[in-house]
Amino acid sequence: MLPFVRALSKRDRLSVAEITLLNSLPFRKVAFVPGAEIIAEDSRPGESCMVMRGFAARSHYLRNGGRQITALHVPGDFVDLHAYLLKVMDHGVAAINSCEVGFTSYDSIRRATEQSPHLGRLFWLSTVIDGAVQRAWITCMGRLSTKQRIAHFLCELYLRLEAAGIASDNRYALPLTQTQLGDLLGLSVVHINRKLQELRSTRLVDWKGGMVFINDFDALAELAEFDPTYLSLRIEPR
Amino acid sequence: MLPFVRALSKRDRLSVAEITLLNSLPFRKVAFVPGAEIIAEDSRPGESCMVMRGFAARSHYLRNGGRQITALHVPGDFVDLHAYLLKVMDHGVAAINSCEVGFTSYDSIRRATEQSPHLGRLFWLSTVIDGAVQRAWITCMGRLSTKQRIAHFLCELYLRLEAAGIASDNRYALPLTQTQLGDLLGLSVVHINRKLQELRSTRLVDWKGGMVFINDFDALAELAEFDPTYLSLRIEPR
DNA sequence: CGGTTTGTTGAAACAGCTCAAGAAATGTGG
DNA sequence: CCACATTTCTTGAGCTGTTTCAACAAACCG
Repeated sequence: MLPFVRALSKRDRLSVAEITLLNSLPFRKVAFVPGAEIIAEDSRPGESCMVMRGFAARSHYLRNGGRQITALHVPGDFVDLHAYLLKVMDHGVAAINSCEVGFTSYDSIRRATEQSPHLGRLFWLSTVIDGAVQRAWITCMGRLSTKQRIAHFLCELYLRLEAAGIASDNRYALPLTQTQLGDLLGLSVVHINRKLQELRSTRLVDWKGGMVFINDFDALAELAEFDPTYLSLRIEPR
Repeated sequence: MLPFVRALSKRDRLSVAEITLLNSLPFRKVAFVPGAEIIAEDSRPGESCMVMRGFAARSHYLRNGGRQITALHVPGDFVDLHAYLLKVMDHGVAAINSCEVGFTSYDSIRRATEQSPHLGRLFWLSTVIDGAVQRAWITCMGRLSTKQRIAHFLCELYLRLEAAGIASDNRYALPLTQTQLGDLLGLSVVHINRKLQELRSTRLVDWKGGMVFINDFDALAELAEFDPTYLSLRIEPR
C-alpha cells in the first residue's frame, strides 16, 4: 500500500473504491541521488510528485548563498500538489538522501477528483495540513529557543513518520546532516551542534548514526511545547 | 463586489455565473472590536469566515505569554477555509482593528464547489496561496535580517492589498502596533522600533499615523530580496 | 482634560554568528 | 580490507544582533 494511502487513512475513512482509485493513479517513478534537484524553482511542472522512499526538501536560496528549508517531505507526502494550482514554482524541491519519487500528471489528479469529490477534498486536505505544519514552524522559529525548536522538530517528525507507517517504538531513521537541520530551523551549524549536545545530555532524546531515539516522548513534547493537534491525526469525515 | 472576488479575478478568469454564485453565498456578517476573538483555538467551527473590512490575525500563544502571529488576513481573504477540512482549530483568529467578518456554512461552501468544480479549485487555490505566504515568512524569519524582514512584510502587504483593491499609489493604511509587528516577525518591540527607525532613515519607506508610504518599491523589494512570484498574482487557467 | 496605550531611549545581559582549525565519520578505489 | 580523500561533526574565541528591564515621551481615547 502507498504510504500516502496509509497517511490518509489516519485522517478519514477511505472506501475500497477510493483506495483502488488511488492505487491506480499512474505514477512515473524516478530515483534521485542525495542533493539532486527534483523540481526546479520558477519551473512550470505539468505533474505533481509524491515521495515514495527517502526524504525531500523544499527550499529557498538567498543572495548570500544562504538556504532556508521551508518543508521536509517524507514518504507518503504528496509534495507538489500545490503546483497543480499555483502553476509556477516559487521554490525548488531537492532530494535529501537517496530517494524515489512518483510523478503523476495534473490530468490524472483532476480525473481522480472528479470521479470522487471526497478524494478531491482529501487531496485538498493534504495541502492544508502542509500549511498547518508551516504555521507550527513559524511559531517555532519566532518564539521558541533553539533547544525547543530541535525538540519540536523531532516530535513532529516522529508522528508524521509513524502515520506513514515507517516509524514506531519512538525511533526513526533521520538522514539529515546538522547543516541541513540548521537550514531547516534557520540557525547556523555551529549553534545547532552545541544545542544538540545540550539536548542529548538531558537524555530525553538521542540522535546518532542517522537514528533518532526518543527516550521520553512526553517530556520532550513538554519541553518543546509540542501539541500534535496541527497534524490532524484524527479520523474525521472530511 | 466582494474584495474576495476582486482578489480571485487577479488570478484567474471568472465567468459571470461564478461571480453570481460567489455573490450569492450567504454571509452572516459580524463586527468585531480590536483584539476580539473571532475563532477560538481548539474549537470546531461549522462555518468558514472571510474578512470584509479591517485586519485579522491567526496566532499561537506560548506558555510564557509570548505570542506568534502566523498569518495576517486582509479584506478579501477567505480566512478559515482551512477549518473546512481540518475540523479542529489548532490556533485562534482575532481582530487586529475594528473589523467586519462574514461567516458562511460548510454546507454552502460544499454546494458551491459541487455546482462549480472550477470554483472549488479556486477555493483550494486560496488556501494554497496562504501556504505560499507562510513559506515566504519562514524564509524571512530564518534567513533575513530584521530590516529585511520588515521591508519584506511591507512589500508583501502592499501587493496583497492592491490585489484586493484597497491600496494603490504605493501607500496603504496599516493598523498594526509595533508590538503586533514584533509578534508577526518573531522579534521584540524594542528591536522592531530601532530597526524601523533605521529603515525610515533610508527614506525608502515611511510609516506614520497608521499609513505606510513606499517611496521606492523596487529598491525596498531589492533590499528585502522580495520576489512576488509566491503571491500568484497572474491570471492563469486553474 | 486625565488616563491608557503606544512609541522611544539607554544600558546590561544573553543568544547566536562567523571564522578557523582539528577530530571523527563516511565513502571510494585499489 | 586498507589507505586516502571528503564530508561531517566538534571546539574555541571574539563579535554582532537581539532581548530584557526600566523609564520617559508622545499619541490616542473617552
